[in-house]
Amino acid sequence: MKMGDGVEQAIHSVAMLSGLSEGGVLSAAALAEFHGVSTSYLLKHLQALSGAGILDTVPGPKGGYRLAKAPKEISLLDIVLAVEGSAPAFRCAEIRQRGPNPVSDRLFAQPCTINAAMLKAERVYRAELAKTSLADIGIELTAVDDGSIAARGCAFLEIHERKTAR
Amino acid sequence: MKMGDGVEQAIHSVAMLSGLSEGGVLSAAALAEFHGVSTSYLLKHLQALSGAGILDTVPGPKGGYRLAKAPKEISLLDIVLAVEGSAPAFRCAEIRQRGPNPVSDRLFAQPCTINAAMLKAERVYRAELAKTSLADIGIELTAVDDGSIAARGCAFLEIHERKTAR
DNA sequence: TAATCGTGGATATTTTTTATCCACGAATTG
DNA sequence: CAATTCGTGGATAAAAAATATCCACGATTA
Repeated sequence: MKMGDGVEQAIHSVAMLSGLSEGGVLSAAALAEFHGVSTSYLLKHLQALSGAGILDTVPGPKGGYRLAKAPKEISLLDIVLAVEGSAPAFRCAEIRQRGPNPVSDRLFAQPCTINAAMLKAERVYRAELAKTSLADIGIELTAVDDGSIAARGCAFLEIHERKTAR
Repeated sequence: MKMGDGVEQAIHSVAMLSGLSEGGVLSAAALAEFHGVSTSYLLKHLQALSGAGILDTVPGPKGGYRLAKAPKEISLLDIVLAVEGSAPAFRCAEIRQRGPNPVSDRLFAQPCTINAAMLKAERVYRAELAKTSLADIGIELTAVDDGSIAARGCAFLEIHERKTAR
């Protein structure tokens, strides 16, 4: 059972956006460069996030992505589901009903207790993720050239603007 | 995030073994035929289960697999970990430290809160799976030719014995 | 002693994930 | 108003896992 790398990229991207000042946006290219990952791949997840209503997009020059709602209203679960889809990790293939001696009688068509137990654990997992919001994650900080400390998103935004200003 | 199909096969196999009468065993071939899955593939998981101390093996003719301990002592988590490995689903690649502006200073080398939150959710998930034992799952029942009801394992064991008796 | 079973490693096959590319439409800047 | 910059969405290629198979070996029991 492995979670895709896209989830980590997505969460860090959203976390960085949550540290931006009012009106600030970051382009997909900037986010990808900042994290050292493939732009086209990150783009796919950013689109999933905007499709899920977590991010807003700002088209045109100076455009990019920003949060669609308050950090407090965005949970880790929201992000995970947007990127990985909402299908449960455990999929019961009802192998009870296969083979030469299946539990085929309607009388025995009661729900698979194994499936039930696995899904319950997954509900608990999701509930835990739902408890944690972006606000709980906190803003990642970084050191700037002048020795001060700033939110990573803001710091990189400046670097990026300086570059595009040339 | 998807859990391998092997998990379902493994759990059903173990559940079936828990329904056997004292001294009874089922061969890998029987378990595979019963569930309608590939023998060689199931074998891989059965070996993982015996390696993890969940199943015992009985070599020789009339040999096979049986539980290594009481159903109450075997949790779903034990089985999942034996088959899927114990690595967490979420692997933090520390992408904070990548890109042109990494959080590299020792001062900021505090643990990644995102990773912490994801791993906590996974601990909760595993704790829930650990709560459920084979005894809680119950024995799967099936209808037999003569109209009676029997544990699926026993029923198939008889079928299998009849076949090998020829 | 012959048949049966599990062991373990090597290997092929299939599926999924990851990653990339391109043509298009929309919005903004100058 | 035109050029630039951005996101959209589908198609596609490359890489990685999962799934499935095979074979030679050792152990056990009828």
